[in-house]
Amino acid sequence: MTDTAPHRGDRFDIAAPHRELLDQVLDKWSLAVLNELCERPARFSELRRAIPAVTQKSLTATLRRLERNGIVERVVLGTRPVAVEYRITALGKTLRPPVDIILNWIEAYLPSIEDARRRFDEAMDDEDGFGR
Amino acid sequence: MTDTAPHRGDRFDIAAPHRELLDQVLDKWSLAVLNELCERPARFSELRRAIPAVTQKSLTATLRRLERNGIVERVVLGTRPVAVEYRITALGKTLRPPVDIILNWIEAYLPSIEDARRRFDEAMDDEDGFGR
DNA sequence: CAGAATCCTATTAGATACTG
DNA sequence: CAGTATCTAATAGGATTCTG
Repeated sequence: MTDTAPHRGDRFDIAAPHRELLDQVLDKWSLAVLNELCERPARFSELRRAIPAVTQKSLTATLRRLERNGIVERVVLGTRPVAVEYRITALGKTLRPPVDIILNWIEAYLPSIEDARRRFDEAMDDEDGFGR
Repeated sequence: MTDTAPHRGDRFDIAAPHRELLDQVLDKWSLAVLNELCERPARFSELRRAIPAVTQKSLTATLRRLERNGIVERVVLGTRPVAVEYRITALGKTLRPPVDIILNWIEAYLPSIEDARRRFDEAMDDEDGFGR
């Protein structure tokens, strides 16, 4: 369902698999999870505590997706009170530098961008009601 | 609505503005638009032709968002049969290197990731029905 | 040409309850 | 503990129609 699933006009979009991967790896919760797992392996419940805003459902989905893409590894520890640990893989670690670079870009330019937003929003207010 | 809009459990998520910006700048169509505008300014209809899969509604929304964030600039050319040109801004250009770096990462590791997906999907087929 | 407005559907994601 | 299952609310996005 995920791969090779062009949903209509996509045959001209050569970058479609790239976009898809980008979405799967930089999606809403993946970065937070990656950030945790880059420091140390963590259990499911530890991740929930580390990322309070994520729901269990979304966390499960995020981990599955990352696991499927070979970015994280799911390790069943004991079978008694079932324990599962998530670890970043070697492949996952290669993701760190590029991600850090965008995060640094954001860090650097967020103020400029917030300025731009303010200017835009004020300009909208001025010619309010109609305009544009 | 966009900035400083914590939608419930987000008060602990210090990276929220970062995530939001990431979503606005690397979203589904933004990269395609950026890619076009980095080469040359383009008119609305040119962008539609260059990115056949985008609808007019989504393209409009994408351009507005990029404009609001100061990434692209909207220039009204003539007022007769109205002509509008979109250009990348200086701020927008700074986005190029980091984006290229992730795209290069994708280019480099997509095969490994597709392998991982295959392994994952096959493992799922094996313990089919139950398991996990 | 460059959109705005409207309608409508599909996918996402939250809340909630339950289980090996 | 580490999830699965279900239901529902919100949202994104496509198709279509209309306009300065």
